[in-house]
Amino acid sequence: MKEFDKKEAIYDAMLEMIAKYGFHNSPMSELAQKANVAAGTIYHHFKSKDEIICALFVRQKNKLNEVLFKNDDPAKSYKDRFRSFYFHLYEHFTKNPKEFTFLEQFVNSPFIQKMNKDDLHALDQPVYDFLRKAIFTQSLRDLSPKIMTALIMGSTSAIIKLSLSGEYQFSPSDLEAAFLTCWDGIKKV
Amino acid sequence: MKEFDKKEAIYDAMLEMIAKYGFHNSPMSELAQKANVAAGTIYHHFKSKDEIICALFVRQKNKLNEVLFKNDDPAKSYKDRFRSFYFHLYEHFTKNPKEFTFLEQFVNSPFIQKMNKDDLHALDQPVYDFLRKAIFTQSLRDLSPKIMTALIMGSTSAIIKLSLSGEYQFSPSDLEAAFLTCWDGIKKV
Amino acid sequence: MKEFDKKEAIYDAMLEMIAKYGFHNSPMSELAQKANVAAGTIYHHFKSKDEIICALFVRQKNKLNEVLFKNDDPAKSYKDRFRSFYFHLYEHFTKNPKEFTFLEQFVNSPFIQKMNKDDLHALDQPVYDFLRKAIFTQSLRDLSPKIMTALIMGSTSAIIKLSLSGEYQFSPSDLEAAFLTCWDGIKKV
Amino acid sequence: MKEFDKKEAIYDAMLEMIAKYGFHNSPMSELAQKANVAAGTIYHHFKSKDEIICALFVRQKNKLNEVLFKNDDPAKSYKDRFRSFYFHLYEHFTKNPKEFTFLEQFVNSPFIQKMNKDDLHALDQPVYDFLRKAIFTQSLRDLSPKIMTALIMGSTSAIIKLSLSGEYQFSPSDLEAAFLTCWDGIKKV
DNA sequence: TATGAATGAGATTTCATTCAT
DNA sequence: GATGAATGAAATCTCATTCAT
Repeated sequence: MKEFDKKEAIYDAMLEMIAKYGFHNSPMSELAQKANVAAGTIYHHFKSKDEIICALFVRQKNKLNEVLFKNDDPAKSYKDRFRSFYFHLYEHFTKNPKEFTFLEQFVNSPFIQKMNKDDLHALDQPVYDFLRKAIFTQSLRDLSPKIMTALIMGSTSAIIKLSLSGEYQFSPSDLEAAFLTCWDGIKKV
Repeated sequence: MKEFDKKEAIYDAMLEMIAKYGFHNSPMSELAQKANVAAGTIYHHFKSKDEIICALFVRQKNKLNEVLFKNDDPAKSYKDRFRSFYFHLYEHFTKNPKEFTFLEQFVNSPFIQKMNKDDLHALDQPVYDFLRKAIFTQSLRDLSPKIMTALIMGSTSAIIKLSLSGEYQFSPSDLEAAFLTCWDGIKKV
Repeated sequence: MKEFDKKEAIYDAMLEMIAKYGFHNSPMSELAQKANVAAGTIYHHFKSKDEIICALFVRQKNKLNEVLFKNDDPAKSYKDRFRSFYFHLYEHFTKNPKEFTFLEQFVNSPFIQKMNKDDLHALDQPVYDFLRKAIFTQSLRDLSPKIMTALIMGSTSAIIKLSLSGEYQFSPSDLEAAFLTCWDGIKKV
Repeated sequence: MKEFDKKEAIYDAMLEMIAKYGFHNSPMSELAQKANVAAGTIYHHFKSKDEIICALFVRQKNKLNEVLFKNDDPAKSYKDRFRSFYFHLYEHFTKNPKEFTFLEQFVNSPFIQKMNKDDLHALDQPVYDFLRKAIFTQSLRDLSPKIMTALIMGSTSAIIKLSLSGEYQFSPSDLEAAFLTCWDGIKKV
């Protein structure tokens, strides 16, 4: 097995455990078992448990950016492009709840403060750029891209969280309504 | 010191620790020190660490409802009343960041799943009720109150998080713009 | 069992282990067993393994000073007093080889550099003072007390080490000769 | 790189690490790094970590004997020859503190007991022989060569240790006085 | 009720050594 | 012989919880 595979196995196992059990209750011994490696091997690839968790966050954020922009078509209207992001995000995370749960746990924990500010910013750059252009071309309300990102991602995450919790079953028309509520708020009037 | 005071001291100490260091890295021994009680005393008031954390969540949610509805005036328009909620929330949490950070950490962690569904629902009831009435009276878009709560609280939380992170300094007009973005999305057209 | 007893039990167990097996090969788990306490109890009294070792050194140095000056009689000549020290030291350490072996291991290891310089100096103060007075009264050669302490303690330790190693069996006259060799070197001519 | 070079590189790296950090805190992985060899390579040349340490001791003792007797001139008086040894030793070790620190650590640790008695004796033979002849020719006090070696090496080591610790700055006259103190003790009266 | 020393299971991490390449 | 990723036993240390006072 190549180094690449082991690191990936460690990432996958950690993602699953943290999503299920949280940072605590995710001991390294079980991580080793789930990743099918020896405990010591983990420390050959990472300096500490915290380092794994932070590196995993970066990995997942990059994966997320790939997902978001996979089928983006700059020829389309901003509304259509945004709509595509919205539904992609929803679909991806409802199909991969572990990724969502991990990311939300991470950004709401003290871990996020251990991250380098510039690195964090770079991970959000693709989204910022998209929104900046949309604002510049008068497609979106004149608002700081940071605030707009917060508003959009905040409400979208809440929708996904509600869906994953099982508290509410989203029909396609529910989702469309949620999307429009968001869009009507941010669009240029 | 009365029993009441000790419980409160324990709650306050736990809130501060978890906000700063997370659920892990908040050992009971330090909790005892910060709350100025003996380790054993904590176990006279609570069965376990988990119980403290869950009870603390309930305490903070109730406090939050009090804050939200403190100055609500049903005679006013729904827009004004909602505006008041929005600004109250922002002010309260930017002045009490520990409370916000704790709540966000809790609801995004596996702890939330240990809570009784009905209890959870009851804690959100005041907000649901307000929104349900607003929808019924055609002040707000026709959307499930659950979805609407998610959209509103999600975007509001994101704004507060952005502000607390220090990444963006909100001016009064920024906050007004954020409020309007939210309102324009949810209002009945 | 009182706190005092547990700390002492830990010290005694550590002394024995290190003397026999060295700093490495003296695991905390065995220390707990030998001291008849739980592993966690050790950390109730000490911050770390290193702290125990350093505190143990201080304890042993103080014990040693007590031994050295126990029967000192300032009315006697410096030669007689020094002779008494020499034989006391030899007897004490040949009867308590663990104490000797621990001290020698410690002062020759990197641990000694972790100690505070002033604390170290204070532990040697009684011996310095004795020698300073002896030099001042022209009983001993005019030499810095630090150098003289080094010369005396170095040769004495070497004699004890030789004796403990079993490589050489000291007769009373051997010891007397060793003492005189030392004395003839340091006395004022 | 020849096998010879690798072994030497391993020895040098181990010497430095142990002098700085002690036997514990000198892991094989770092040894490999410092010696610029792979971890596995070390095990082609040595059976175990302990074997390296013991072999290193033998290497350093032999080096030391070379240094001691490098410029010995049997035509000179025993006092002059001994004086030469004394100053050579001091100079060599103050210039190569790692060698001194390693040797002192080794002989004061349980490692010394793992060594073969005869091998150990052989390493000290040159010094024993010199002293035996000096005693036989009535240049030195009539004392067992073992005791005399202990007295001399013990006090000399203590002087070097004091100098290396930085606690005392030796002037040439300090060193001369220390030498004379030793010589006056051992010389035949 | 209150205390805080004591517990011991279990957490994270280290490290000497092996072995497939 | 040389490599260095992998191993897993064992090391240090943590911490929720208990219990004698």
